[in-house]
This record gives sequence, C-alpha cells and structure tokens, in this order.
Amino acid sequence: MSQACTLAVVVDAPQHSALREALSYLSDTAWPAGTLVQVPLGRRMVCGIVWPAAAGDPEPGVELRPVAAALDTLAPLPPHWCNLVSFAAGYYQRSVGEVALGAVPPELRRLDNKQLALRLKRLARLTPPGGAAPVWPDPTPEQAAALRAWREAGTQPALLFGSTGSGKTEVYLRAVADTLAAGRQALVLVPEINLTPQLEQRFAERFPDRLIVSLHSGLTPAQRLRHWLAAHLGQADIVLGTRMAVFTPLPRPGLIVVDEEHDPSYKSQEGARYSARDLAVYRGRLEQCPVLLASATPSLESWHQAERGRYVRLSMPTRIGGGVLPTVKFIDLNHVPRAAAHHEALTPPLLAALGQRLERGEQSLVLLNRRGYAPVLHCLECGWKSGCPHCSAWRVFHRSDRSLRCHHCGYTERVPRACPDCGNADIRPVGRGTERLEEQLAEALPGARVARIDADTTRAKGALEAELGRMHAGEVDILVGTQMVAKGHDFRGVTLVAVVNPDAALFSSDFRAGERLFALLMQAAGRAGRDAAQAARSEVLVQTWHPAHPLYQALRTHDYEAFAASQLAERAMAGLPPHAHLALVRAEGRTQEGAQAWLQAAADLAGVPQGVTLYPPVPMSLQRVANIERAQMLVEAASRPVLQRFLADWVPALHGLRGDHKGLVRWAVDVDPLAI
DNA sequence: AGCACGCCGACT
DNA sequence: GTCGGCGTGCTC
Repeated sequence: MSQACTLAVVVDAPQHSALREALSYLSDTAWPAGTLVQVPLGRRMVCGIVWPAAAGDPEPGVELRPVAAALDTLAPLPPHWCNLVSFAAGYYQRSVGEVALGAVPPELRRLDNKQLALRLKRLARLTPPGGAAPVWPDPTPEQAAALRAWREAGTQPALLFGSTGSGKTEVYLRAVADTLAAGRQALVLVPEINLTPQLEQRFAERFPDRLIVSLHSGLTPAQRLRHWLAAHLGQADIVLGTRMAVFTPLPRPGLIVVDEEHDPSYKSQEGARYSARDLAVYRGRLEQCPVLLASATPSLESWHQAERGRYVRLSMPTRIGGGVLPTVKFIDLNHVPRAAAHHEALTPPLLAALGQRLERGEQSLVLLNRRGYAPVLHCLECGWKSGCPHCSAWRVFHRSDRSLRCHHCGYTERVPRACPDCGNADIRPVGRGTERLEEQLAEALPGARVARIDADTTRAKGALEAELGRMHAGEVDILVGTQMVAKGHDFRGVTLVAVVNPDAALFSSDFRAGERLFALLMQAAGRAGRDAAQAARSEVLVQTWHPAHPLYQALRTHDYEAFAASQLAERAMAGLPPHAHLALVRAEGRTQEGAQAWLQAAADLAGVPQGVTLYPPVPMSLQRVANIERAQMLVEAASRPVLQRFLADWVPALHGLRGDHKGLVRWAVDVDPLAI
C-alpha cells in the first residue's frame, strides 16, 4: 500500500510528557483535519485527531508509522472546533492533544466505523417530543428593550444584567427562538448539573418541535455520545450543558448563552483549568456568533468589560409582576446577649422571625455554608483537636454516622469516645454545620418540619429532587442548606431567607471572597418573595458582627452597581483582576521544601520581561492534602498579551526541570486562577 | 498518562 | 532458582 502523505495527529498526551505538539504519521489517504483516527503510539493503539497545523518536526531518526484506521464515517470536527481547542490549549498551557481528546466523548474513542454506523442509525430515534403549542408571554417593556438592544448588538458579546426575578430566562428563550428561526443552533451553558433538568423542561415546553440535548458529566457514556453526535451532526437545535459543553462541535452555531455567568463552576479546577465562560466569548468571536452572558451579579471581569464598552450591557432592574425585592435586615450580634451571640446560631430575633413564618404557614430558608455537624472536635482537658493526620485541615464531625471525616482527602474514622491524647471523655464539637443547625432548629421550634439539603443528604440519585419536591409541596417549614439551595431553585412559599453568619468571607485572604459572598446573598435574597403577593412581607435576615460593612450596606439596597464600583476600585488599587492578569504555578511534592525548591528553579529559568512580576514561592493556604505538600508561585502581569507571551516562552521550558527534584509529585499552571 | 525495561528481596 | 517492588524513560 502506498503511503502518500504525512498527517499531523494530536493524541491524548498529558502536559508532563514531552509530546506537546502534533505527531507525524503516514497515511495513504489525506484525511481532512478533524478526522478521528487510530494510531500506534509506543506499544499501544490510541485515538487521535488529524490536526490542521503542521506537526512538529519529528526527532531525527524517528521512523514514521502509518495511521491504523480512520473513523471516516463521522463528519470531521469543524475547523473552528480545532481553532477553539488550539486556542484553549495555548492559553491554558496544556497540550493540544489533551484538550482535543478531552473534548470528545470517551465512548467515541473506542468505536470503529462499524460500531459507529450502528450508533448513527440509532440517532434517528432522537426526535423532538412534540407537545402542546407553546405559550409565549408578552415580554415586559424591559425585556422587549433588552431584546431590541441584543438584536442591534449583532455579534458583540452582551451582558444581560437582570435582578433575580426580572425574567432573564424569558429574554434568552426569545434569543434562542430568533436563532432557531434563522436556521442556527443554540448552545446554552449552565453552571451546575442540578440546574439542567428544570431548564431543559422549560426549553422543551417552548420548543416542542425542536430537538434539545443536554451535555454534562451526569450522563451515561452512551447518552453523552448520543447527545454529542446529535449536536455535531446538526440534528439537535439546542444544546444545554455544563462547562464541558463549551467544546460541543456545532455545524451551524448561532448563539451561545452563559447563564449565571459569574458562577465559579465555569472555571475548571483540574486538568486543563479553562474558563468555559471566557472560552464561550472567544468561541463567539471565532464563529461570528453572538454570546449572551446573564447574571444578577455579574463577575467583575464581565462587568468591567461592559463598563469599557467591550460588551453591550442589557439592564433589567425590575422584578416581574410588580414583585419587590425582599427587605434585607441585619441582626447585629454585638447587640444580642453575649452567650447567645457566641454559642447559638439561633439568636432570639432570628427565632422570632422563623416563628412568625410558622404561624403564617410560610416557609423559611436558613443558609449555612458548612456541612456536617461541627467543623472540629475539641478536648477541653488537653486541647486536642480533630485534625486530619494526612492534611493540614480539621476533620469534620458528622453526627449522622458518628464519623470524623476529612473533606479534603476523605479519611474517615469513627468518633472516639474519649480524647485520643489524654483519655478525657469530655470532647466537644466546636462551631456548627448544617446537621447541627437542623438539630438546633428542631429543638428551638418544636413542631416545625425542618429539612436539610447539602452534599451529604443529596448523595443518592434523585434525593435532591425528592427533597425539593417536598419543599415545593409545602411539606417543609424550614429548609436548612448550604449554597446548593441558594442557586436557581424557585421556592414560591419562602418569605424568609436567613443567613446564619457569613462574616468570614469579609476578611478572607481570597480576594474574590467578597464578590462571591455578595453574589450568594443576592441570589439567596432572590429566593424569597418570588410570589408577588408575598413579596411585600419577604425578608432576608443576616446575622453579623459587622452590619455597617460596605458589602452588607450594598446588599441592603440591592445595589450591585455600587458594590461592583467599590470592588473594582479596590482591585485597581491592589493590582488585582480585572486590572491585572494572574497565573499560578503550583507544585506538589513529598516535602514543602522540595515543592518550593522546584518553583524556585522554575523562577530561575524565567527571563522576566517588563510588565511581569514573579512572586516568591509560598505554601498554599491548604498546605498539605493526603500527605502531599503544596506550594505555589504567583505570576502577575499588566496585560493579558504580556502574560500570555511570557507563559508561552516559559512554561514549555519547565518540562525539562524534573531531574534533581526527586520528591516532586506534579506541577501545573493555572491561568486566570479564581483564588490565589 | 500508559507501558515498557531494569535491577534488588521473599517465595512456589 | 523465579515473581515482583516501583524508579526512569520513551512514545511520530
């Protein structure tokens, strides 16, 4: 057989291997870029993708091997898809192959042409469910204005800034309708899997004769492949998914929506640490299609872009149906009796407010961002605390199964009867989590039906739906939960949202903690009074030692814009994003010194240009996890291009740094990190 | 990452 | 005498 040409092929090689670029293979057919192929790599056969760019020069003396098979019954991945992947790989400093193969359903990698043909045939069974003709409510004047402005914006990204309950979803449902009418596909990103079913439902009602598919990690491998194929082949008109869906190949893209665009879940925290929101914006520019970012509390990055005129801002300040935003009140912990303030989550004013709801038959939501019974156990005799032997963290006391659990490495033991150090029987829980709060509420308000939703109660499949169902059915009076319940769920009967004590975020070393707290509280406030009739007596109660804090004052007046302005001013002063651009280099090793030594060696390799600052290596705030020591080094740059140029020169050189750093386990670069 | 090869301890 | 520990090195 003649081997007519050489092809550039990317394979799934991790960043740590030397294989950063495409490899060269021989082929008798000039398969077009985007074709999936099977190629020999070392002693195994792997899935690769024919790549548009030229391959790196093979090492001299390497004999090229032939492509073993091509999955040519599948339409090649479109050129723009390859461009998006190449960009993401370059921007986030990963190999193209890792990003490319990571963006393809795992199931697809294993199929040959024959198996694929079978799946493609079965695809025909995916059809729109049909159903009653949809009811499109008349847009409010605000929604109509937002849509007009959006249509005029063309392909310029738009930031839909609408308060909770202003009907943002209605706006992007209309935008999707426009897109479908023009014969294009719409991609809608949501931050969490939990939020896909209800949104899918809503889309299905509006577009009964269109095929809607979802893409997220909760699907079975077969479902994921089927949905991905439906999108890639243009059969699906609407793709709804989590961050991974930003890479869905679409033959006729017409709109990308990023719902709750401020949500940190859009930033991947492992592997290639990409931001799906930022990639969505890039993809929009690449494919000349509009991008709609929606939030009641936009990320400061997006808000900044809108302020600079890069994004079109569509504002919708008014709640639909005349609903007003709930009153925000503060319980000043300085003014409640000292013992109550320090030892009880439930102050008299909070209990009174909850009692009032009980009498009126209304529901309450109590938020506490800490699961378990108590974050730590403490021996009153010798001072022992329930530290994790493998991590620099406390193990959390879970009363339900009487366990001490490390939330970082998973190390779990039964709670000791007595102090393991001194044998004293008096060991006590310190602080409180949702379990304890649930218990205290039940004690303080006998007869109240108290329920709890957090990662522990919703582990089982369908458990979250079941609990939400009970809440909606009015079978629960008080729902205790972590931020999980603050997101997206529409609780009609809730007239009180209480936040037990969110002060820690005010003084956190994480520069985004304030932004996150504000978004969480605004979102939580949005849970109350969705029903206009109850809006007037709906309130948010925040227990705090610092009621005068500017963040809380902005919350009181629901004034995101004032909050954003003050935060942006602070960030400018401190040289933080979006006014500066950051990257973190992280190293993990057997010892802290070893991890830092590797970072120092990396720093010594860098030719630091004008506009870039390299800070010294420091231990990470969570210094040790599962007996691995972690350190990091901050890179700060005045602009994105300066940072990108620096990283492009520097990071590839770090691969050759292994040698005399024996204890080093791994290292990685995090571009645009969420926390430093 | 896989998956080799490679050189030193307790077992059929 | 082998089975196997995971150190280090390569993959077009």
